[in-house]
Amino acid sequence: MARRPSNDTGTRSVSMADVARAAGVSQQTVSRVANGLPNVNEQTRQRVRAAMQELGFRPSYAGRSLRDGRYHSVGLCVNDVTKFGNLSMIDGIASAAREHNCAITLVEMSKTEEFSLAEATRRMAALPVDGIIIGMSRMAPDFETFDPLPGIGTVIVTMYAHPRVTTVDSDHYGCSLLLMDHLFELGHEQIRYIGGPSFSVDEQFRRAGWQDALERKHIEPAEPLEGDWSANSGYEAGRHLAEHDHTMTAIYAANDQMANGAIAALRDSGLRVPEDVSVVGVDDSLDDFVAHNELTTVRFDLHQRGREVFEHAVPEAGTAGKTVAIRIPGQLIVRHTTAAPRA
Amino acid sequence: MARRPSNDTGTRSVSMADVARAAGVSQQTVSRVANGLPNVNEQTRQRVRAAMQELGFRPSYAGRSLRDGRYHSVGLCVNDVTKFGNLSMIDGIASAAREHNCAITLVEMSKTEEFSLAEATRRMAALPVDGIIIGMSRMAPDFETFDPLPGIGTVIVTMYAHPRVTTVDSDHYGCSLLLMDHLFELGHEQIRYIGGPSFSVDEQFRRAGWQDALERKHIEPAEPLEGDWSANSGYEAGRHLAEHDHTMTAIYAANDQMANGAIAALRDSGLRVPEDVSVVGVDDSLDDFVAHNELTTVRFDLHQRGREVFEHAVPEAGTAGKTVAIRIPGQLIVRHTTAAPRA
DNA sequence: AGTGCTATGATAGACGGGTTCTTTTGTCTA
DNA sequence: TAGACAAAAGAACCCGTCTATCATAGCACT
Repeated sequence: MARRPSNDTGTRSVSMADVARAAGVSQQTVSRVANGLPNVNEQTRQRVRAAMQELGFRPSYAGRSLRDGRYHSVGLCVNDVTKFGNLSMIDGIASAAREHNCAITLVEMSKTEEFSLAEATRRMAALPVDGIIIGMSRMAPDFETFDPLPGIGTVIVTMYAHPRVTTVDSDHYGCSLLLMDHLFELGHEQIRYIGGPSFSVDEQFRRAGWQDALERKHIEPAEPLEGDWSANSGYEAGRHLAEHDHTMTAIYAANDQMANGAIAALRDSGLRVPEDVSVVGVDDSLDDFVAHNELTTVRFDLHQRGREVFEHAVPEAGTAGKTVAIRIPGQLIVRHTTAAPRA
Repeated sequence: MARRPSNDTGTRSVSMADVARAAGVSQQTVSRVANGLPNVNEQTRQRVRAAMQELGFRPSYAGRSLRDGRYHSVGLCVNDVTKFGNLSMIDGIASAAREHNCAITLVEMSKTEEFSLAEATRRMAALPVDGIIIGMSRMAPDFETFDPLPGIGTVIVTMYAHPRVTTVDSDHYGCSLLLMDHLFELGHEQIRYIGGPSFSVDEQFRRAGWQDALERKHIEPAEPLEGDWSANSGYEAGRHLAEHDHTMTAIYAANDQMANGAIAALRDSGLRVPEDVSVVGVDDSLDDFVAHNELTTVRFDLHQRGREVFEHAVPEAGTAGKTVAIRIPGQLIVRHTTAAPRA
């Protein structure tokens, strides 16, 4: 079989040599025109351009990458695109990437199966990427033992620090302290916690922050409740608390959706927010979905996180890769679901 | 300056030749081992594998792509990752891509600036993609005149049909008919419309569906209201309608967020939903954010759309690219915000 | 005529993986 | 011991872009 240049569609992409032949010039000259180099006669330039147009020439990404060893794309591996945390990660990184004239190569791992860093890295490394970013929203089984591939920048988005890999995340521990301090200042002490699923890394840190804040004030934390981030799960938890805990004065829900559900549950139980119970959430994610959003919450600067992630995954020459752990603080947004407790 | 093999970090990736040298064999033998081909002595195989391990060999994406003319990635261009429509598009396509063992190369265009198909195509074509997908959430100025690049599959995600490009979308016109029929069957005739921003393609079709449905029944459509997809804008519109229109019996909001806002506004105005006014939305997007979501709406099968988009952008051999326009119907979800109007 | 400049061509090589063709090595048999 | 045959390994080359030489032709200005 004749060597039909590889591409199994049968159509081969137009190369510089093709253009050169069509324009009756050397490949060298085509290169000069393509790259806007000087020393080309205006007439010749026109002729070459016309040939390019005619044939639909576009430089081969593979050839160029092979040549200069860069892909101008950064790999991003997440388990589920639609989760708020992942989405906001993609958004932040996309905008940082755009600033660097870079694309994102997105790989979605199975939404359900377990997820090893080695596996994720292996898949990403087979793609055209100048750096690897892995969103670790749940603890990977091989986190401790994981070694990044040599020769390619790797960043894990997670709160856990790693001795050999740079990790970046919003400060999911600190946000709890911000909220708890706010509640303490108002005079609250009996602060219940509605968390996300316990396998979630974000959950683990938000919860730890809540617990530590209480213990630092020598308050015994009451049993935390576990939701699944959804408003309905927040509702269930809120309902349960309204019925069984008559000493609580505040609820800290680990995200805004659950907080929103909890508020609905409290009101359905005849409790007023914030007069009877204060409620806080995290993420500042309700605005599009809820009219007159009044929830006190913490907002993260997701674009800053995106930039940090990107720039550590694809370091500029000089920013040689020292392993660091970056935690980007959130900002307390006080609205109207928090007030001083009943006297 | 010595030609430090291009990669300006100074580290060059490990090639087959490096492995071959280390293992004391030829590069071809390394290739044979790498690709699991026969005719390699077991001992040699071991030795080569050891060398690969040692040096951290991974095959070069560029080299391989150059050779076989495929990238195993599909390009996706959107203007704003976070918008519900785009997000659900990414999600659907990501899962289709995964089934084909393919990655997504994501490019985010400016969120604000105008957006031409030619420009989007030009940028995507410079990337490692086997197909190009462009999300056109607002009409591109060059839609009519646009010619797809020859030699690469191109799909535009939009409701508009195009003579030379395959377009795929959820049926944003048909969803209106579903909802209107539902309302008609309940006995509604005075159905107000709260739309998204008028530049949005989805908005244009959802609104056209509303209008056509009314006109088909010889009902004069009352002035549509324009929101910005957010719950707050739905609230404003709902407030306005509650105060100024005492004949309406139903509101069709062009997405769930605005519907949710409108419901809040109606209730704040002393109207009951659905007893006094029925409300419907589109997207079925509230579940995570609102407890006990009761909104009657239309749900789209976004994964099916993703599959269609993907498979037309990267056609299997044989599915040669005939230009088609695919509209995927939504499904009516009747919950509890719709009822027969007051007698 | 000589100098210096611009425009272009011819040729080659680097980048890394993979295929094809050829050669070497080793084993078994007549 | 020679011949047959298969396994193992090597040599060469292609994919497309870009750069680096070097050569050559043409033109202008002294």
